[in-house]
Amino acid sequence: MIGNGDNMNFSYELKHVCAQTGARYGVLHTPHGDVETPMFMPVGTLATVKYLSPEELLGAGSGVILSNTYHLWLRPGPNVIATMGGLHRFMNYPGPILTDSGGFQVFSLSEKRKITEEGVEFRSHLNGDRLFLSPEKSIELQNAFGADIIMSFDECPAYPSTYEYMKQSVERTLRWAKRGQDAHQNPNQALFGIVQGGDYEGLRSLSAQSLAEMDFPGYSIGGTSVGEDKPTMYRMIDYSVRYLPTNKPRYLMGVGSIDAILEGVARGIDMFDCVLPTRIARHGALMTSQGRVNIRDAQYEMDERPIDPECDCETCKHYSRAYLRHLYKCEEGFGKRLLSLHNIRFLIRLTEQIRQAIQEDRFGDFHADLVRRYGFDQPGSRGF
RNA sequence: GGAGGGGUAGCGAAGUGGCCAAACGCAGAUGACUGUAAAUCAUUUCCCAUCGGGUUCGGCGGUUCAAAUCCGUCCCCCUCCA
Repeated sequence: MIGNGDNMNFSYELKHVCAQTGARYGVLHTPHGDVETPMFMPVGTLATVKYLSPEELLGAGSGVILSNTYHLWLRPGPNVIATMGGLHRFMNYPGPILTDSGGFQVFSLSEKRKITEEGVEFRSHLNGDRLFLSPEKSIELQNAFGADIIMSFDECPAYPSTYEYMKQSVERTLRWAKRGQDAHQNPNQALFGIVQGGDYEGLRSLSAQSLAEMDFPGYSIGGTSVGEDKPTMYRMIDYSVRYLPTNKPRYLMGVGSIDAILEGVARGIDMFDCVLPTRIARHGALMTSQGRVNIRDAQYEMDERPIDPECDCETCKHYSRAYLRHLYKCEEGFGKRLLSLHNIRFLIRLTEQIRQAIQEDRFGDFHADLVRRYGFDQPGSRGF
């Protein structure tokens, strides 16, 4: 069996734990290079981070980027990607790539689905085709795509779910993880197990401990950012992390708001991914050191300042809010590109600062400063 | 000069006696977006205001319990004929 915790082509090196907090600084060694953690991974569902070129992503300091098994399965299909030399060559991204298993799509975009022990039957969102995804099928697809890091096929249950439902779901997802592990054959791909269990500590610990016993090269925390409030999410993270081995990376799936990244890092999370920065950028919302900026707002009509005076991204170096607002209102693609680039760079730079702070044993102070700056501790704050 | 059509909120456009402060689209304003079915979604745009009230449908004058809707008249626009 290949793809277990001793995978020779992939490893995690824990370099330093912040003396103030449980935050970890580490390095992920992958077949496509080493990347430092904690890190933020931009999402490129369809083998493209919408509007951004790989060159721009790398310029913004990207390490790992994501793509999606379900979407690539439907288009262009595994044969095309495999024939074209795998995902890296196909999309011309030289760095590490991670693919999600498709589990999330099955549970997020198909209301009529049938879950059985074997897998999930559901409908294509494109044409209604009857589809069937199983742990083995997901691995087979991900093997064909060739990402450096791949995910177990899991169920991402709704929040809230009853304890009874969550229990049987968690147990089945564990069995699926084992099946995926058995099916996985590519030594250049690290298969992560995914912790589920909602906000039930007993189920989170069952999930995490069982996965840890299976010895994966990394562990994902799933089932978060599905409608629960922030304190609940943080509790879910606590319930999961405390049962995971310290010598393997922890990936908090689908989390990318500033406050949640900070809280995750404080709890020992190493990897984050999220569509948030790119999606809200396309919709005109920017993450800045001063707080959130909606570039469409009339107050920026003649504002010659950059989005964020503290930002070093190409957008902030060269373009005014007034121009970006103009592009946004005219629905110009160039505007979406510039705004996406800024938000991506903002989060990546945030993680650079986080890594620095951890290495200097001051992440607690760094975190507290940002909480104060953004008012995350103020009543009514939703974070962002 | 003759015949016909038309003037509705920032623009376009429904409505042709009461359920109309007036559909809908655009434009404007504000907010949202968390393992991407997302260039999407929500709210809002006559005036004052919390309920609620006050002024609107080219102008003026009528009919009616009630008019954007019916009548008279005036102004303006478009098409065709001379």
